[in-house]
Amino acid sequence: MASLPDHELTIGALSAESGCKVPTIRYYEKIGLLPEPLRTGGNQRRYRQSHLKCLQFICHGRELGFSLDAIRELLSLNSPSSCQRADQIVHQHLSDIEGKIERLLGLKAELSAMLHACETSQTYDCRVIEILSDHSQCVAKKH
Amino acid sequence: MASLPDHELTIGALSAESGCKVPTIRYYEKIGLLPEPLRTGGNQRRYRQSHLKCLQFICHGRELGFSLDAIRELLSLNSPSSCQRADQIVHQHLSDIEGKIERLLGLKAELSAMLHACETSQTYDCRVIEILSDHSQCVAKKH
DNA sequence: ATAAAACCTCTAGCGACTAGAGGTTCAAGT
DNA sequence: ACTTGAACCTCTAGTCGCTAGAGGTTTTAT
Repeated sequence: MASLPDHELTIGALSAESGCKVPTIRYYEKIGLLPEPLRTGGNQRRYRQSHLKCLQFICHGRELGFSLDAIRELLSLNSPSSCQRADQIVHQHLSDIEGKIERLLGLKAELSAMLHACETSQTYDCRVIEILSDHSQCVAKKH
Repeated sequence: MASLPDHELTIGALSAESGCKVPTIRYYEKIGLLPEPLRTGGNQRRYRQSHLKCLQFICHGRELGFSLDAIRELLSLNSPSSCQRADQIVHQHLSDIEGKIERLLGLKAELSAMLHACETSQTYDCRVIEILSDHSQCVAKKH
């Protein structure tokens, strides 16, 4: 069963530990985000704990919606003096998210209004189609 | 100046009227969303008002965040009996948006907490990096 | 020894465009 | 009539973050 040294993980095991899919792990390696692991004689990847930590960092960042580029930069920040830069990246991401939330709330309001118009329509016309056809009835702003 | 029949629009004019970029108009045509216009002898597109209306419908739908597939279906709905289906598409989109809002609010909370931890840290360590490294400190859920 | 599961590489596809190359047509001014 | 330059044309490839599939090899368990 435990025929691997216990500090070594197959890609499947790394996937199970991290929750990241196997093809995604290979993808992260290919784009240089995850360091290349050692290989067996048969060319299979064998990972160490350090890879698991790195991958968890990446996955956590992705769950928080950071781009792979942002994560790449965060991974490169090691010195205490980099804290400012990390802060900046997070702030930027936060304000992007706030922007998206605002926009989505606007869309939600408009869609709700459309549905309401459709429900209360006394005619046989479809208000949804009509409203979509007529831009001037809309409060949506350009992104 | 007005050397075109006034019911005909060049692609540039259509772009200006609709707010949709020229390459995007060609793209919509290519994927069959916008009907093919007539061409001049020199192979240039000449649009009619009906194209403008169609394009405005598409653009408005996109501004509201509908997928091109959803828009394609909405465009095909012409009979009054299609109102139900239109309603369904809008409802679906609305609940997608509500889901996104919820998730983004969660991310926002977490990022704010990260920044707060970083600011109030008494040590030289970067709390942002640390928190990203340690999944267990995180409340983010899988999408 | 064999069979199944897990691994490998490589390419192509998703959505909704955008950018660029390299060439043609049109409309206005002289 | 001619020239200029803006606007047009097609085509391919790139963006982001994966995902799917083909076709083959290695590992592990029986």
